[in-house]
Amino acid sequence: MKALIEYILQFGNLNLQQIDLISKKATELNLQKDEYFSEAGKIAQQVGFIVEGITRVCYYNNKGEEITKYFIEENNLVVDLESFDNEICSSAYVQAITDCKLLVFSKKDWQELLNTIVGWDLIVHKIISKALIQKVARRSPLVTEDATERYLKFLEIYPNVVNRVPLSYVASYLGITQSSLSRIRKNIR
Amino acid sequence: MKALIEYILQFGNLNLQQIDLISKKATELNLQKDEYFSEAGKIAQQVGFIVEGITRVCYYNNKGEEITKYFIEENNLVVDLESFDNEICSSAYVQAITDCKLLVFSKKDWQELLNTIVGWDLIVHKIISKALIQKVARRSPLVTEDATERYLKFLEIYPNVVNRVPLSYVASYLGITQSSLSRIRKNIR
DNA sequence: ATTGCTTTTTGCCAAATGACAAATGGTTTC
DNA sequence: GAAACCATTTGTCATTTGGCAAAAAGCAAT
Repeated sequence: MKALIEYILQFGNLNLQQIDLISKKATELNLQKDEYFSEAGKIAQQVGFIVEGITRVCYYNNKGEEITKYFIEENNLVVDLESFDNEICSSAYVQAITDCKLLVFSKKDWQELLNTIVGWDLIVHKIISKALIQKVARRSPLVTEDATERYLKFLEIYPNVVNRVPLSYVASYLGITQSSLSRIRKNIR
Repeated sequence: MKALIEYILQFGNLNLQQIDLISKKATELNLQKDEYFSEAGKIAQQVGFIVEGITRVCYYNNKGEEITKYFIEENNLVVDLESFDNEICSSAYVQAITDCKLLVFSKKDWQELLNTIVGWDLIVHKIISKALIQKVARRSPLVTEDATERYLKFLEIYPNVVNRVPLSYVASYLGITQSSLSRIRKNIR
């Protein structure tokens, strides 16, 4: 819980009462490896904060291939934003790729916090904006680089991910085949 | 000006007085083809709304190649967000790639609007969030597709751009060489 | 240690893309 | 119209990557 509070306070100030209110709404959720936090075809119902573990967002393209859109590590919010905000069916899965410990807020509680805590909406907006800008910044450069450089960038961006997730997820994140990634690894050594 | 107002009102309601206030702050700016709206190494000082024309955001990678990050068409806001918000030097150029007519707000006026109009910050946040989500949605799929499919996706996303900008910009947006793009075009016909 | 299962690596060949240079086409200027 | 200047297309060859299948390595259960 401490990690969540610290994370939030980076984006704005709250008094003790407000922090207490937020803490009370959070419930712990444990996900085992491969379990879903939210699923395609359903409407996202909760906001989570990853205390421990790694998740990924993935979807299936028109050839049925599974594509990893990005990874989400410890101390980050995880929420299928479009689905949650607009109450539309999601097109992506959010999946635990290691055992995970999360703190989650139900949609109802989240709304209540927004209505109760003055300035909470601004903090949330800041958090979301930062995450989105980060996503763009991480994803854009990948398009124009060759596979080896994409892998090197991946290592920079996610230094703590590579040894904890299957090679196939990394390959689909980079848009290359498993074999290619394997070869790239060999060449880099 | 009408287009700007309509655009804004998609994201929230404003009364006539507020709309008038916004209108008064906007000044017209004409950019010729190839002129910059904002530049790398400088701090973005204005928010713009494209009335006519197409702009692009581009940067130079570590090999000195010019990379087009994305295109911005008519009826969209154009602002180097990170630079403008955080007052840090930008790493990218925003360039007119056709003659452009913009409505611009100086940083000072923009701040004043935020302080004066209740609810304006929420509207701005919504606009920004939507634009960022769109950027992620457009950029992500490009990584995992081959060059032909990336080009087809580009045509879907920017149906009005392809005939108005140089092939080289499109190629650098797609992360391929000009020759490859030329060949892809030939094959598609 | 053996077995069965999954993940990763490798080999082989085909297809896609890059690099570079030359040819073509279009536009502007005189 | 000719010349100069671009942007685009095409040709050739080298390199990268994909597709597929087999081999090797890692891991868990017995």
